[in-house]
Amino acid sequence: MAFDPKSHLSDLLRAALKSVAPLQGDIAILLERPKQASHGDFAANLALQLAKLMKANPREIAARLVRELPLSPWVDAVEVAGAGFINFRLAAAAKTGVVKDILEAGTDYGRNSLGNGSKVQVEFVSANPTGPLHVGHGRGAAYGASLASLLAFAGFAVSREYYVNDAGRQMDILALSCWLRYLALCDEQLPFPGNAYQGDYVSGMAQQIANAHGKRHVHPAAAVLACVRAAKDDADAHLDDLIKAAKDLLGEDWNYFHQHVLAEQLAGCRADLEEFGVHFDVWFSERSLYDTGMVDKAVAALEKAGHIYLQDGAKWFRSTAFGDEKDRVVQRDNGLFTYFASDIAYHLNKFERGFDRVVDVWGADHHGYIQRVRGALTALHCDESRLDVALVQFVSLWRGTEKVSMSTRAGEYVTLRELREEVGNDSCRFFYMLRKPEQALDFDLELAKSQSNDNPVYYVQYAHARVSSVLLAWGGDVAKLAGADLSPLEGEKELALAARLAAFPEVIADAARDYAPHAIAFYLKDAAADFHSYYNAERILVEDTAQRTARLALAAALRQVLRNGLAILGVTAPESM
RNA sequence: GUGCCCGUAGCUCAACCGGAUAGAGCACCAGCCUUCUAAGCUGGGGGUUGUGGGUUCGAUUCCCGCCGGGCACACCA
Repeated sequence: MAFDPKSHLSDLLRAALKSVAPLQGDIAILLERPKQASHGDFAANLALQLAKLMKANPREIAARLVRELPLSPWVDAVEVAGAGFINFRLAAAAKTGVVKDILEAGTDYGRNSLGNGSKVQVEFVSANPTGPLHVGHGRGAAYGASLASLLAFAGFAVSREYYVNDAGRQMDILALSCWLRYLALCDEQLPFPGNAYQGDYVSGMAQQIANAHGKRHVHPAAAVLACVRAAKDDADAHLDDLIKAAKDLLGEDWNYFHQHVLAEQLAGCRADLEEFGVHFDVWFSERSLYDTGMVDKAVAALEKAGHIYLQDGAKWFRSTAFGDEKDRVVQRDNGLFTYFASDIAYHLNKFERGFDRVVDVWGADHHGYIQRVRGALTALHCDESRLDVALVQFVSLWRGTEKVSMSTRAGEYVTLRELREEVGNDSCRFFYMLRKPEQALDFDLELAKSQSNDNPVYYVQYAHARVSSVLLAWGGDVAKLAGADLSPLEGEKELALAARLAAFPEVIADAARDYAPHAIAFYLKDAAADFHSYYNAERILVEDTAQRTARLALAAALRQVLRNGLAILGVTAPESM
């Protein structure tokens, strides 16, 4: 980077500080971009911070600092304002230099080395492969993917991972649901449990199997129900009995059903996500944790360390010793491990893989789970502070003023695919990023479907298309604009736009630090607004060659920043609209 | 009942890890296209930041109490 105004001002203040308050040399110098233009280009609250330490009037300290400030050709004016702020006005050249930086850096502009190449894993979505992804998963997908891209842009070596829950009872229930639908298709009628998977896709899979295998897997309803407890007495026991009956009657063919529904649903999830622009480096199977003995190993390690006790036939992890509100079962009295047990093994495995930082993106309903996972990691001598859990709040769907009730089990929900087909990928990705993750999201289908201007993705994309159109009309070599003389840029709107572009790296750094990709979406809206305003006030393709070239360079720089930001959000940057 | 998240303009949301006169969009009102894309721009009205205290030179931000909404409190995943 050629010249960084912020660090330059910081140097000037540091020098002044040395003579005004030599004892406070280690104080952090903070420079912020004021919201209000009348407050200059940068403001320092240094004097306010010193006031407390030195027990002196902040305005007086500010005045002394200003007096001791070294002269700089980059600074037009310095003034003391308000309670004791020091406001800087930069020379135009100090503000426009960023245009050259942007055009030279290209797709790398805004990239930083915050992560310093350290390894970070982002695990997200990880939905049970028991049915199509819905709009809630979509939010986790959009957030996780953007966060991962953001962290990569901030210098982390990022690995994107999806944890596949392919081992539990839910998969058994899905396989059973499919088989029961299959029996119905083969005219073997028996009641379908209310707590089995209801969705049409289950019947779809059953139909496939019926087409391929005919009646090979049919058993009489009476045989199925022979040893099954009634649903009205205990719905869960009823389901478990049905699963057992299915396993007994089908034998090897049970595995076929199980594998078929898993493969089918997982393929569906992958396709949905790929088409949504969400890619994973690793698909990690929960089942593999069992197959390789990692769950046994993890529980044994806890046991060896004295954190396990037996009660009522089950093995309990003493998580209360690590701040949890109650102890948790890791192995049931029937010998089966709980989901928690495999999750301990999974997290242990993550740490063993050598990540410097592990990020779990979870739905907000899992918040109670955090404490016990951290506890288990600590118990296994892992540094739990390297684990970050990003909780994403719920999405509720509305059709106008009417709330859409969703139930995964009942199979009544709007899928991510339906949403994408109605609204479009770009709008979906951007819309999801318009809210910070800890904020519940009301997704209005009517609004999203209406393709109205309410959706700011068009606003940002339109700015990109406008610049592209101007550059096309100009017809010159965009690559050569990096060498443009920028001194003709002196208009208020031009300098405001340049200042906005200069802030992009800071936006990236802050967003990465806070795991807050939504900040990029808001920034892009602001940058697009600055450009639209400029575009309407001034003509870019003017007669004067020097002025024209400088303005084209500025526009091209904006386009580059929009591209870089949109790329992180997984949104396309169209040349024309 | 306990824990976590959230209460900001009529609506949907921001606010740079304590800063200056709390900002956008939508909606409403008044203007701007024979000129590089009007999916755009310009101007206007709109606020006791849920509420009551506390810390501070300074609070939407931090702490405590209330009120309201969401979520979670399994030998389910």
